[in-house]
Amino acid sequence: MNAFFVSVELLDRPDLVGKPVVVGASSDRGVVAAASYEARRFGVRSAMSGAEAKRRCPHLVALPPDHRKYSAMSARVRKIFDEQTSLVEPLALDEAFLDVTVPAPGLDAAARLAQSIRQQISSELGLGSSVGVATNKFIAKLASVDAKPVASPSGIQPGPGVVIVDAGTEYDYVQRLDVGRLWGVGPKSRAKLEKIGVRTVPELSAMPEEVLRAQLGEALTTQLIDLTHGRDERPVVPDREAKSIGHEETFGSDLADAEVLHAELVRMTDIVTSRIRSGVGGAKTWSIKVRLSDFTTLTRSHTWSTPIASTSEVIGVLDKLLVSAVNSRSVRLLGVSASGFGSAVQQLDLFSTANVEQGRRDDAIDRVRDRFGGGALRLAGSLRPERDENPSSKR
DNA sequence: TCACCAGTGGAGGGTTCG
DNA sequence: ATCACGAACCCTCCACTG
Repeated sequence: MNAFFVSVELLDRPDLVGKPVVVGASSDRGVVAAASYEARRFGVRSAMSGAEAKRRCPHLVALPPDHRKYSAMSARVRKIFDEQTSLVEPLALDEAFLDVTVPAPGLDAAARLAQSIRQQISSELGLGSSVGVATNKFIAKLASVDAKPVASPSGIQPGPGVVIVDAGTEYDYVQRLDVGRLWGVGPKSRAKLEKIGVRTVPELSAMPEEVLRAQLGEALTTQLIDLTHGRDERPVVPDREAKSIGHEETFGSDLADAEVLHAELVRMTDIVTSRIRSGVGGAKTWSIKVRLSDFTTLTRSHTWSTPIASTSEVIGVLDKLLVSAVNSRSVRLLGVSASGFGSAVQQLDLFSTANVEQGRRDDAIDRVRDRFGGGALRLAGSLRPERDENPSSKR
């Protein structure tokens, strides 16, 4: 999808069509989640800080994100895909791989199908989209980028909408690129490659394998060697199960008070344990993530022998990890995440009924929230001391 | 008992992607 | 000077097991 979040917002705000608009970056410390092509003409890009975006485009309109709205629209797009094939692998809310070998054998048939899907998304949902058609996921992804419109200071080029990379031409298609376009090469790896004189794919191909392994490690090197040949054997996998679930927030201002920090930990843990209980059941490994004022990022984790999801049980351990990790410094961001899923076994401890009691309490909380909504009930421990609500910022 | 080895899994840090 | 959020995956170190 092209400029997905913004495009969805513009359906409700036709007055903003043709104007430089971003979703996100509305608060002080926020960044751009999506930018309209008009905004991109000014050099505004996603992940750019709000301050920088405003500097580049002073009359920029910043809309607050509404994730629920984008999820709902994403589901409607998904439905259009599902009418064509069961082999749909979402990559994000606004992107997916479709294996259309069966309904549309051959790239020509696939391209015709791509065109008709774009047409359907445009007429039924009013959204612009771009498709790459190729014999593997990596090349298709590259082609989909080349299919998109391009914004430059002088104007907006429409873009072809569908780009086909014919079978047998994958190698040539990749060899003309800079290494940064390869999947897995971000700013860090690009800098490492630059240091050994590698900026383009042909330069990467010419480099001895051992040199690459020393710089980039085993896994990435193997992957890059495949990609530079245009090879990608990864299948399209529908319905991939999540391997971790988490929640993190950057505070409106850094938190120095231990009690306030504790309250935030309780609130966030509660969000994650609730999601875990209503979904996968339980998780063995629970982690906290802390970003200090100076941007130092720390993670601490604990693994239980069996999956758990009891809020109080999780907090008991995470709070100790948090206190020792933070060591009275001031905190910019806090996160809680869980992995190692499995159904939580109700603890039957003969010497204490505390765990059973806690299980009942979590159940009761979940039921109240099911009936009256997630905001119906908050844990007392998540109330901040003294001032209660909103010392930080938003929410 | 010691040295070494391979495999496994936890912990912590880091990178990438959209 | 400025850097969100959620998730996947990788690397390295270390302890334990056999």
